[in-house]
Amino acid sequence: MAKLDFSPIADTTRRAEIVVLLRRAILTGQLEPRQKLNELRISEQMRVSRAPLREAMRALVQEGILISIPYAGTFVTDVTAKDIIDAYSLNKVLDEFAIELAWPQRDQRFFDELDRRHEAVKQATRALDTTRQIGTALQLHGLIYEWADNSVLLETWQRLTSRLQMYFALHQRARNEPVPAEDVHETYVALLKGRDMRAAQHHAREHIDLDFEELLAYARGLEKRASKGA
Amino acid sequence: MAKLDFSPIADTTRRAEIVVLLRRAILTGQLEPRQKLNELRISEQMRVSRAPLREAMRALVQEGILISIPYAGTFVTDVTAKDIIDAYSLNKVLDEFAIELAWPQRDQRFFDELDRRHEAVKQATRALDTTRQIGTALQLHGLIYEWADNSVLLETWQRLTSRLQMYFALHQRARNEPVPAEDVHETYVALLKGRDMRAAQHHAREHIDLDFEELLAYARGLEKRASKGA
DNA sequence: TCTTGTTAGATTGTCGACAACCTGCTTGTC
DNA sequence: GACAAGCAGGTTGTCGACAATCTAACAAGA
Repeated sequence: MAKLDFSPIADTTRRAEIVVLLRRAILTGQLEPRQKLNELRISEQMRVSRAPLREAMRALVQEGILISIPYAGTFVTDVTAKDIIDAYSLNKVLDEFAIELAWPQRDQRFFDELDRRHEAVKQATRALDTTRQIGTALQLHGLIYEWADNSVLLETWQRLTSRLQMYFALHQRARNEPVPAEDVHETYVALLKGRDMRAAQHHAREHIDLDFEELLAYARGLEKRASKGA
Repeated sequence: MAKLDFSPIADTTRRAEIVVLLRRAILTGQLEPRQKLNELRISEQMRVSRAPLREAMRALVQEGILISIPYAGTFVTDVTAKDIIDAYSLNKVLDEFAIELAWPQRDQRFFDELDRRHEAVKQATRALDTTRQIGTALQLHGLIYEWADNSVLLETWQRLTSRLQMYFALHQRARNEPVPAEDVHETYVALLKGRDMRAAQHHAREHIDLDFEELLAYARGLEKRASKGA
């Protein structure tokens, strides 16, 4: 609001930094689903004691990307085909709602930010940096949620995003080639700048459906592999 | 699914029990919004060390009912009028989606459970136990989410529920009289048993709108009081 | 009187050690 | 050889103590 507003001082607790490190490791696929997190080993690698590490893990458990089984350990949340279906179907509903809320709030800053994030996606795509491509694409997509001015909705979407990012990362690692999704974003951005809200909502649905089929096929592969392996 | 399935063994960690105790204290309004949680005092009262208490608090922070400021403390999340508006508007959207998903899944067990939970609400209402009335009403409402067979949606709703329960508890404490909401539930249950999905979805919206006005008025009172107090 | 520097107290963040618990292997018995 | 009991190793859960930080009160100076 003010002309000059300082950003909050960075959280200088070890706990907060550990959360960031762990989340990144999980979302980029460095830590794979079902993998166990050994507290002692991780705390030694990070040069911290187990207390802040455990607190960080408890937060990530609640965030849905780790699951904890008492006296057995904490594991990276497993990704099932059903999870992907569930997450995507909910995402569709939320998208429609977010666009509806954000639509009247659009202003110059919105359009500028839209272009900026779109550019970031294109840049990551050109650089063939798939991890960054995923992150930037999700950030582009998240703009409507930030503009919807509904804190609970935003929070909900951010939770969903974590999972989607996990799924995408796995997907990417499996195929090991960049997604040529630039055209789709082009249309998406254009529609968000336009005057037809219904069209934007409709496109958001279709756009999601596009990658969805691929992702789902991969997920089914995961399912099969898991039932064979276990 | 199976004819006989054992419920999981209770989590015998102190941490899990602390989470339950704290959550209940917050959702029933024993701990008021903005109130600070003194770790040392609480851990002494519960006869546990600070470690499991802190881990429990970290989970509740992620659950959205506590907020943590490094080196300052952990506080009960504040309730603003905007929060209530946001939560309710999202709840409407989710309700519509949940009914759509749950509709074809309805079976005898669904109807039985529906009656059982409805009965629980009526009983709490007769007993003038407002706290229990809130809890049972939310559980009745949650049935469609449990039957929707979408884990992410269910999880999302449970997060929302925590907040709604907080709001309701505050509301109740302020007016200090039971809600005569039985009639509304009667219609709701009947529609969920019927054949017209659209009607059920529509009623869910209206039903929510009913209490909403009251709650919002109270929230505005809170706002005013806060700006004066601070 | 207002501002600035200092200090004491209380609270949160972190650490290292111990207790509780699970898992897999070994041992002994049938 | 099969099976149960018990032991050993490793991991998680919990504890008490120490370090880092914040708050508020107080003192000194302009």
